[in-house]
Amino acid sequence: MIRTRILDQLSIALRHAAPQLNALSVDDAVLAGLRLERPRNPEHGDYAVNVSFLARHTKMAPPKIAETIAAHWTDPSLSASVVGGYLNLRLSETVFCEALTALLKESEPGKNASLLGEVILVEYVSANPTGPLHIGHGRWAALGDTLVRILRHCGAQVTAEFYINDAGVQMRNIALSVLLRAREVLLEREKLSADIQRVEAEVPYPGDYVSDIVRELLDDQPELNAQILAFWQALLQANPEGPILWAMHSDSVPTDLLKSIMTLTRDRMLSVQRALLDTMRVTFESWISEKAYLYDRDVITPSLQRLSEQGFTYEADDALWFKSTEFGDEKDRVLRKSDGSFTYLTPDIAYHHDKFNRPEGYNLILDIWGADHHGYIPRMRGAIQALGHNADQFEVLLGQLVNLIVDGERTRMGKRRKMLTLQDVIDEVGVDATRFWMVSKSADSALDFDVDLAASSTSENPVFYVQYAHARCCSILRNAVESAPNVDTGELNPPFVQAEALTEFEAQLTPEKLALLFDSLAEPRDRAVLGNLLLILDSFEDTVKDAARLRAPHFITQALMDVAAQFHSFYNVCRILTPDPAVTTVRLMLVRAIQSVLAQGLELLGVSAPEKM
RNA sequence: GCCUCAGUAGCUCAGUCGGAUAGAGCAACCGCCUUCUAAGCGGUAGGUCACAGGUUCGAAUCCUGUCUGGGGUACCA
Repeated sequence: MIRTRILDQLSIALRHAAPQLNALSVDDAVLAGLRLERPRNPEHGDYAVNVSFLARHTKMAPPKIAETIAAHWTDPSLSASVVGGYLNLRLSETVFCEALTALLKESEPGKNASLLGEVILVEYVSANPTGPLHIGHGRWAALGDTLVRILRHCGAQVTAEFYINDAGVQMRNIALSVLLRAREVLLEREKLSADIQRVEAEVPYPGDYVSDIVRELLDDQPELNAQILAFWQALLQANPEGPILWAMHSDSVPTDLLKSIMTLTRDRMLSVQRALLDTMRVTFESWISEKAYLYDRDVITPSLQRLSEQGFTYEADDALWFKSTEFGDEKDRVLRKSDGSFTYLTPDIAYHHDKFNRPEGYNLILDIWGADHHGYIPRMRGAIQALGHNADQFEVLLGQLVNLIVDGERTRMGKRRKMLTLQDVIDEVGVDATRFWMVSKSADSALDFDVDLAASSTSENPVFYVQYAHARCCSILRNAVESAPNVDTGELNPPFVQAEALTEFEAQLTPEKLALLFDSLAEPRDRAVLGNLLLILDSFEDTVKDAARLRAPHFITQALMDVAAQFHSFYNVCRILTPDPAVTTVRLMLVRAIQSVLAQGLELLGVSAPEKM
């Protein structure tokens, strides 16, 4: 990488110059402070170092410092010139060719070892199996899966995990909703009389999809069908007169019936969610059920006991509390409600306790949450500390929420009656555009997802811009080695280059052989475009590292847009396939490198890289 | 009230550790297909980086305060 090479040279020059810089001690802090940047103005060179910050250490004027360092510059391939407090560097064409050579030898561009040895557990989406995934889940899915891919590209060993929230009040609510909605379906099927209208109810989950679940359950489960029918008939017969207030009776639903509905609903919704995630190319190695993994194995109580033994719990108002205020939370939190059941927090504490104790020995527990769970962080972090774990190994990536724009109007995501689900959006917009769009903005920004815009004018979507660049590369690489019929005569033209010759050239590639790439361009402006293109390709590895370090997948989309733009630009000023096979060959090397970076970047985003469009 | 995210071109958003003249896409306007994919390229126009102080050689970036908008502030999850 060019950047590394420059930094090495800079470090050497700095050490040599140190005596004339008031005996500056060239330590890590000084080297870390030296930032290599791309100048905005191309006249300032390819890279620049701002040495102004050394003024404090050396008590010298910045231009003087720059000049002193420049005087000790030894690498002629990185020619240095001084403008004010800047050390401007212009790279020789050889350096560019070396970078391209290195890139072409890379089977997976950007792959690096910056996170080698890291063992990371990433948990995301983790929806309740009480309904279809909504647009917000789509953001976490795209964000999480992309981040996982990026972390792996940096050498980390990553496990992606989905926590199935299949215990607790919400499951009971969805089951009750199914039962309630079932009476309408039964009415349609004329097994129940119109008496049903006497039932007055607030439905916890009013979404239309509940009726769909009901129909499927009733169709597939004749036994359950009979049980539900019997339940409703009994209830209506027991109350021959007047309206039935559902709230008074929901507690008397037979436990077995409710459990069967709950289980079947859970399985149904989970499989729907999994199918969609699969469509989105979002993969989890691990699916953890709150009910099966935590409740049924009875691991909640032990972690609760451990908290108590450490003295971080107390009883008050018939409930058990966690002293989360001792860890900076604004108030203490209930662990066990006065009715004896746990709050959501309690199994979640056990879950995170378990994450820390797994044999994999994760040194980073990374959760991706929606911003609506923000206030939950201090108590979770507190619990982790209270259990004796290192809270620094626990990190929450918060994503701001998604606004769905339909007909130009902002719709809050959620379980509305006429809700647009993630599946609807995917059907309209497609996986590629959805994933690209979802990660192309910083997670810190609330995201407006305009469905009409994304669906109607797909060509405006940046993902196609990048994919088009990739397809264009592929097309050129195809055409280069194929015989094409002459437009006028219909006779077959020979290919621009022989496929074997091309393979041979690439296998024996050296920077010197690429010199023709620059030499064949007459216009300085075209050379500048080429140089810029090579610099962006070369810095792709840094982009991947930064994206991993800052958990910022949108760096990747940004970089791909950049590569695509520079390539399109180059394509318009410089023909790749020429009558001269030698020139064609070196230009094809460039195209191959671009194609390889674009393909790799799209792979990291989980977006397809079409060879034709 | 408190916590938190945001406020940058008409719109949607980048801007990494504080650096040179503020960056894209879309929308607008003017050009470019006889040639490898025009889902493309070149150009023009568009800015009080919400506001006010502060820190310093230097602030869209850091600090304080104010305003506006999103989210949170449960014995829901």
